[in-house]
Amino acid sequence: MIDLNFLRNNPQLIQKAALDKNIDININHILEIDKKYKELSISVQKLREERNVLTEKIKRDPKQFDRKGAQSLKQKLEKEEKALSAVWEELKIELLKIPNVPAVNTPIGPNSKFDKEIRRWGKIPKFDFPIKNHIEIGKNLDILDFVAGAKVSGFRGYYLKNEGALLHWAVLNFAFAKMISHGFTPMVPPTLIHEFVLVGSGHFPFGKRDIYQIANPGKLESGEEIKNPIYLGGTSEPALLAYFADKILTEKELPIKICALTQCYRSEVGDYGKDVKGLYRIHEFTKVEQVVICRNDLKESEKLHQEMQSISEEILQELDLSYHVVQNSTGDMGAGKYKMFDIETWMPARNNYGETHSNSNLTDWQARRLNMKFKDRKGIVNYCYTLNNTVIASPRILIAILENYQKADGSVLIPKILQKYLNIEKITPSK
RNA sequence: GGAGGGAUCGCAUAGUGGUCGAGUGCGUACGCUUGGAAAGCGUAUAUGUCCGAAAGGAUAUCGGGGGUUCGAAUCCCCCUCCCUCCGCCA
Repeated sequence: MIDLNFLRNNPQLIQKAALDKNIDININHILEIDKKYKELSISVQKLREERNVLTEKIKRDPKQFDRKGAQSLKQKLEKEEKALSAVWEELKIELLKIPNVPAVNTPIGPNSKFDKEIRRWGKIPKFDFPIKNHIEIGKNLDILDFVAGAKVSGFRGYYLKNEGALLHWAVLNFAFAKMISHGFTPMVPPTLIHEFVLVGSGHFPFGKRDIYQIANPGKLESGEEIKNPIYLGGTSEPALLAYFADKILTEKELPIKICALTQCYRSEVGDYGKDVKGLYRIHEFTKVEQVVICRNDLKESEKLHQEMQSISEEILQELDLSYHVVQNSTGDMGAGKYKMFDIETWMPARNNYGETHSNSNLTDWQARRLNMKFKDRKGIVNYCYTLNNTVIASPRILIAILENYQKADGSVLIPKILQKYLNIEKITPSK
């Protein structure tokens, strides 16, 4: 959500942001609705004032009760109030689509091809034998089963087994412990969440079809009515943020740093043809996420954004995986984002980097939707700023681990930092 | 799943049609007091919107939505959530 006054004063800026971000809004149309809304709200307020004065009079002197006059005023007010709430509903739909204005140095372009590489880390490994992709590796080592996965869960289903299952939890536990060592508060948030949570985070109304809806409005087979839909979170970020919804925090409490390790669910309906094989694009995965809530101070938020970035990079470095960092272009960054960096980790069988992390600064865009504020030292109430970043998502990161750590004999070494979690140094095919 | 009870200002509570945006206690902030602290005393302690240069004023909000009424925290209906007892259960 955007500040209404900012919208009124900077319509061109927002129209340009929408254009750059591929969001279909017409600012002039929105301003027209807004004008209507403002006029109506002033007239409603005046009518209410009239009513209150009249009510006061009746209270003081009930004998002077002008029933007819009072009733007609009431009717007039009711009519205007209805019109006002209708206009507000109309305006709200538009306001929820208004994007955040991206940082000035953001690469402008319609999609990820316009992302800008910032830096590279690590050596891209050279292999003196024909390499396998993670699907073959997983099958040979008996740690991955897509056939059974599809049978039991459908398209994009999978099983991890043996060392595959251990490696999954090892990398997640390692990442979770890392966050705690960096002072983040661990949480276990709900993954079943209400609509307002997803509207608040900005995943709605844009990405509605990417989210699984558990309870559909309408009727169950039993005939029972379902009133409020429930959704399966695609990330823990919305539930972590919504913990602070409708709160006024104190400046002392900030910045709030929290993390969670949760199962994540994504319908991927828009991506039927994409990455159809393997662990890259799946409906269900597990992720450690970091979320920071801070003051409405752009410099401070940029600093925290960098801190979050370096934690994620530290994890990849300790896993000794080669990666590069890109700054996302306007068309690739989502409506609410002010600035966004992705980390793409080297995946040998793709002979390319694959996205594994996404780090975003949303300034006050989410906080406005979630009504998340703080009181500063002067006692002034402001909206907070919010940031979020992937710490690690598995099993996607297993693609990089399995493919980068594979050996000629078909075995896969376990990254040093993870060995203590599995009590083994490598996975061998002889089973 | 069955039966009953509840949701009020950070917390606890008072409040059954106008005197209630809302009392009291705790907490918090500031001041007085003190060698310093505690206690004590005093003052303050919501948020949104609108009008206004400001001072200030208006308006809305007592879980959410709708209704009755000139007027609703208070009465009625629906929803959500919480609690107690019974049943089931990792």
